[in-house]
Amino acid sequence: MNYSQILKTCPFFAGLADDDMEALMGIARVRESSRGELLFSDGEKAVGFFVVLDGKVKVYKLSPEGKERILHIIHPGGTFAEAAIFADGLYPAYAEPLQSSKLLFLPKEGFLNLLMDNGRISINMIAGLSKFLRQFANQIEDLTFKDVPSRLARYLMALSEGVKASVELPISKSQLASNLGTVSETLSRTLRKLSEDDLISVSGKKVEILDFERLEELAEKCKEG
Amino acid sequence: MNYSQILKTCPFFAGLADDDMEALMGIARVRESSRGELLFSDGEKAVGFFVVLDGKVKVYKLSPEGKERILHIIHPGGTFAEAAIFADGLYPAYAEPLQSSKLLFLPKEGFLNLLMDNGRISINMIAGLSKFLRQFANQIEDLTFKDVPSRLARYLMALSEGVKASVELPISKSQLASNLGTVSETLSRTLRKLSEDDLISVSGKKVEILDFERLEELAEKCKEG
DNA sequence: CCATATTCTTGACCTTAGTCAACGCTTTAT
DNA sequence: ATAAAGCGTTGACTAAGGTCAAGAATATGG
Repeated sequence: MNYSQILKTCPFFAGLADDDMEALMGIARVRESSRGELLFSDGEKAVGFFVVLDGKVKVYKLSPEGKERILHIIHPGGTFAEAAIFADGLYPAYAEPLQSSKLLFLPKEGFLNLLMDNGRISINMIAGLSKFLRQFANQIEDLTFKDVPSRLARYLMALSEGVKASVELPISKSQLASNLGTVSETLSRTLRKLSEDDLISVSGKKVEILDFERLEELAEKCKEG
Repeated sequence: MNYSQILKTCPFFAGLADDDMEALMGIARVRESSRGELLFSDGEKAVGFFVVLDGKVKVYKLSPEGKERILHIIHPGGTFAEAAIFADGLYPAYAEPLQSSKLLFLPKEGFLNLLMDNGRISINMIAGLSKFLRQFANQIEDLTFKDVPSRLARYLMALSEGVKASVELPISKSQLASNLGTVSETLSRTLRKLSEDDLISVSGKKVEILDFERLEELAEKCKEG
């Protein structure tokens, strides 16, 4: 069972020397978790963070009424809750797998010690957090500047990497809605509108991009633009 | 010229040993900049990051129509663009002082070298980024879960630190509006509404908090809650 | 101290998108 | 097979808040 292979593909551990990797694996624990099993709760004391080896995990907040807002969906190679072990020492949200997943757990204690004398790991961590920060800034920008069709268009463009004409939604439509900061009804209507305008065609989770040009345009466009 | 004093108050560099601080100051350059002078632009190559020693700097994005969205206002002790030197190496937004400001510039090269062999500095930086991340996550939460009155209430509560009955807005109302993710007209109306409800009383930049209880309540409240 | 520019306020209007409710479709369990 | 549960779609309604336009207040500079 050589997880190092998987880890090498993960930006968090990229560029680490073999012995650093050894040290990391020394403190890590593998954990299997199944769909819907709560990994941690908002406000809980943070005892470590996770790397997704296999599966998918959603990180979300709950409004007092119990409505959920997905902050992030983590795919294999991604990390989550790494910020929690520094900030105030509490998990900032809820986390649960969307399907049976294999996770790597890195305990806070050991990891901090490792950081102290390994600049490479530190810098990688800093880089990872920076990217995150960037992404959040974009999300905030989106929420204030762009309307739902733009956000959806942007999402689809990202998913297609600007080339693939046919993409498969990696998550359910209600989850996507939550991720885009809207609700499933609005997403449904928006998908239909884009279809009627011949920008895309939808069938189940499969989305065909018919007009890159105009979809790109829509993604860039701002409210009242 | 002992800027270390100011830096010690800044979360980013808090808890550094004196010699670490020396090392940092060794690579830093002081820079004075006046109101409206562009420090860097969205998409420009990042050559380093900044600490505000004195004054105020706004970090903002422009929509294609030229409308500005303030992502952050940095006060003395705060840092900005630190994420840029890791992520893609490009500045992610525009930055310009709101008034004549004294800045500390930390060049990318030297700073990264420093991080490489000083775990203490690294960990502090990581903690700083984590806090930021937390704050952004909260902002996203706010934008999706809370309406304008709640966001304003929350802002005022934070400003008053839960005790001071009278606070002075540190920025103009249009800037505050942008910061809260709305426009000046709506902010104006909201301030008036809260005044009419005897929650606060406003006169210029001075805001009197009349009813902590209900303001707190409003801050916690969610859309349709 | 007046003139010009900014910022703030207010009113009227309109669009976006969220809520509620109902129903069809698919999947899983008994 | 049928019930039950979950997801997706659609329609009708509503409200929050953005836009436009105009005027008041405040600040800035010659």
